[in-house]
Amino acid sequence: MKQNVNKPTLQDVARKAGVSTATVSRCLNFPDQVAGRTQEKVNNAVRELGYSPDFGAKAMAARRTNTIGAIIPTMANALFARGLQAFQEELQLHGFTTLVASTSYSSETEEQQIRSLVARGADGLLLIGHDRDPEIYRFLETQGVPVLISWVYDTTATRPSVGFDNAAAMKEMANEVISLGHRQIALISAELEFNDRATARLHGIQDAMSDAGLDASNLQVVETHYGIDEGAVAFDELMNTAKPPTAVLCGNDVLAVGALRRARELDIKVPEQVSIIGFDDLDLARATFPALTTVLVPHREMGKQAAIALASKVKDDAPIQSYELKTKLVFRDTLGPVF
Amino acid sequence: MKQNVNKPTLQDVARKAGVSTATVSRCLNFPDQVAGRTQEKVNNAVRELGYSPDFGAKAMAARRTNTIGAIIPTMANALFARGLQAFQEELQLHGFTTLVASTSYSSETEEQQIRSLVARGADGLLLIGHDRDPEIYRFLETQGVPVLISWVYDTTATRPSVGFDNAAAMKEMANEVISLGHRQIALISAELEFNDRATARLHGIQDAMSDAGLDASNLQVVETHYGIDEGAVAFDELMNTAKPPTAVLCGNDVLAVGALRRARELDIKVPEQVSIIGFDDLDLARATFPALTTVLVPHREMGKQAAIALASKVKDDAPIQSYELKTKLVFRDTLGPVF
DNA sequence: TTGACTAATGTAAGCGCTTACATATACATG
DNA sequence: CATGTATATGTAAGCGCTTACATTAGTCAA
Repeated sequence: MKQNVNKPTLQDVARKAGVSTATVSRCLNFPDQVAGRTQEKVNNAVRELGYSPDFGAKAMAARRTNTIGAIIPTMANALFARGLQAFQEELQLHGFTTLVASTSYSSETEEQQIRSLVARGADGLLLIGHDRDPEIYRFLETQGVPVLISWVYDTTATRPSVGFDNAAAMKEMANEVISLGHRQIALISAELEFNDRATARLHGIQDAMSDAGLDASNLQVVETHYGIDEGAVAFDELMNTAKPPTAVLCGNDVLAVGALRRARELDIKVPEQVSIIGFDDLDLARATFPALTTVLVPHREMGKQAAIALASKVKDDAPIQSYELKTKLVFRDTLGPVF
Repeated sequence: MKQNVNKPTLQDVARKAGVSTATVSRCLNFPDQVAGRTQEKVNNAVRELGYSPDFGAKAMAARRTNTIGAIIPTMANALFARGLQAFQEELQLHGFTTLVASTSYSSETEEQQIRSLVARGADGLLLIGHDRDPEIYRFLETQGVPVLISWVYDTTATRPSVGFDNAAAMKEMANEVISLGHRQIALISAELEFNDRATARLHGIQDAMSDAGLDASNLQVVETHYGIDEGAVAFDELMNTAKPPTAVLCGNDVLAVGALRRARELDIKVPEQVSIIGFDDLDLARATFPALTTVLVPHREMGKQAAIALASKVKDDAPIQSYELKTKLVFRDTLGPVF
C-alpha cells in the first residue's frame, strides 16, 4: 500500500524557486509582502510541481484552522440541508471553511462527530438543539471551542442559540386546529429522546389543548423515524385506533406527505374527513395534492444568522447574541373544519 | 473574554500520567502494547484533562489520515444525500472518515473543494461524473490521490467508475414513451455543461428517437436548475410553445414533481393530456398524485460499491474495478398512451 | 543465581508548515 | 558619501504528534 508519489512540499517549492521557505510561505499567504519578481518565480514553481499546502501542518504552525464545524441530524432532511447551505455560504464570506457531519439522530454518533471535529481543529461548532450529555459540553469547554445552538430558541437555556420557538410555533398552529372544531387530535412526531425540537412541538400542542379546556392527555402521539414511508405507516396506525383523529399534526412536512399519501391510498378525503398539517414548509409542501398546510421555518435566514453569530464569536471573541426567528403559519388545502 | 483555555496536549497527558509521550501515544493507538496499569494511568489523565488528539499533528506525523473525501453537486438533492450516506456508512466499516463537500454544480467551486480536500489530506476522492478540466486530474495525479468517479458508468472513459449507464437508462424509458405513440417529446434537463450525466440522458432520448425513425432534433429541451419550482416553470414554458409536447421526460424526480404541480395548476390532466416522467425514483415519486413513473437508480448500492472500491484502492493499492449498476423502469401513473 | 530472552517504556528525530527575529538590499536625505 | 529608513528575504525555532531505536524491567530455564 505504498504511495510512491511524494507530494511536493514547501521545501521543494522553495528549492525550485531558489528562495527560502519563509518567502514561499509569505508569497502564498501575504503576497503583498513579496517582490513581484519573486512572486512570479514562486508561483511558477508551485504550478510546475502541483504543490498544495498541507492543511494539518499549516493548522499546527499557525495555530488556527479557519474552520467551523456543523453537526446536523441528517443530510436527508432538506430542511437541514438548506439551512446548512446558507450557513456555509455566509461563513465563506467571512473566510471560514465549513466541515459538516451528520448523526442519524444518534446521540452517540453525535458525540463521536463532535470529538472528531474538535480534533480536526474546528474553531467553532454549530449544534442542533440543546439536549445532550453535560459531559460533552464540559469537553467542549476544556477544549475552548465555542458552540452555537441552532434550530431552537429557548430563553430558559443557558447557552446562546439562534433559532425559533418550536413550542410557540406548534401551539399557534394547534390553536387554529382547535378553533376549527377539532377535538380528536393526533401528532406524528420524530422520536422525542434527545430531540428538544420534537419535544417542544409536542408541548406546544398540549399547551394549546389545555388552554382550550381540552384534556391534553387525549392527544394521540406516534413517534417514528424521518421519512415519507414512515409517515404513511404512522397515519395508518392512527386511523386504526378506536377513535381516529380528525386532525393529524406532523412534526415535519415529510411525515405529513407520507400521511397524505396513505390517506389517498385509504380513500380518506383530506381535509373533508381528516386534516393533515406539516411543519417546515419545504418546497414539497406545495407539490402535494392537496397542497399542505404547514408552518414556515425560515431555514436559510436561520443558517445565515447562525453563521454571523458564530463567525463574530470566533473572530472577535464577541459574546454570542441569541437571535429569535419568526415562524409563520401557511394555510393551504389540508386543514379544514371538522365535518 | 480571551480564549485562555489551552487545549491539553500529549505532553500534558504524559506529564500527568508520569510516563513518556511515546507511551501515551501507544496507549491511545495500540493499547495492547502497553501494560494494564499504565493504560489505566494514561486513560485517567486523558479523561481528567479532557484531552483530544490534534488531528493535523497526528496526520503529519503518521503520514496518513484515514480520510476519504467526497464531492457532490448538492446536498439538497436527496439522491446524492442518500448515496453518500451509504458511502459513508460503508467506509466507516473500513476505518475511514468521510469528508463531504458540495459544489452547487459549479465547476469552479468543485476545483476549490478538490484542492481543499487534498490539502486536508484525503487519502482518496469520490467525484461525480467524468467531465472536468484535465488540469485538475493532473493535479490529483501529482498529489498521488486516487479518484473514483461515480454516478456514471462509461466503458469509454479512461478512469474507473462505479455507476450506471445514464444514456441507456434514459433510452429505455424513451423507447417506452415512443412505443406509446408519443411524437412530441420534451426534456426538462439539469444544466448540461460539465454534467455528463445530464448530457448522457439527453443523448439517450435522442438515440431512442433516431432508432424509431423520428427526427431527434424535434426533441424540445429546457435546461434549468434543480428544484421543484424550476421544474414548474420549465413545464410552463414547454406548454406555451407552438407544439406542446405530449410527453415530458425530466432529468430527475424533483423537476418532474414541479412539472406535475404546474400541470395540475394549469388543469392539464396527467397522463391523459400529457405524460410526465421522472428519473431517480426518490420516495417523493410515490408521494405525488398521480404517482410518478420514473427510472429507479440504486443510490444506496451505488454508494456502497463506491466505498468498497475506493477503500480497497487506498488500503491495498488494488486497482479500482469499475462496477456497473442496473437501473429499472418503474411504471406508475404519469405515463400513458397518446390520446 | 545467572544469562537469554521478551515485554514495556523512554529518547529523540522528524512530519510540513508559520513567524519572530536577524540580515541584506535599495533608495532617499543631508 | 555616510546615514537612516523602508522593503525584501533568510534563519531557525517550534506547533503536537508518531515511531525507529535504545534502554530497562520482567520472566524463565538451567
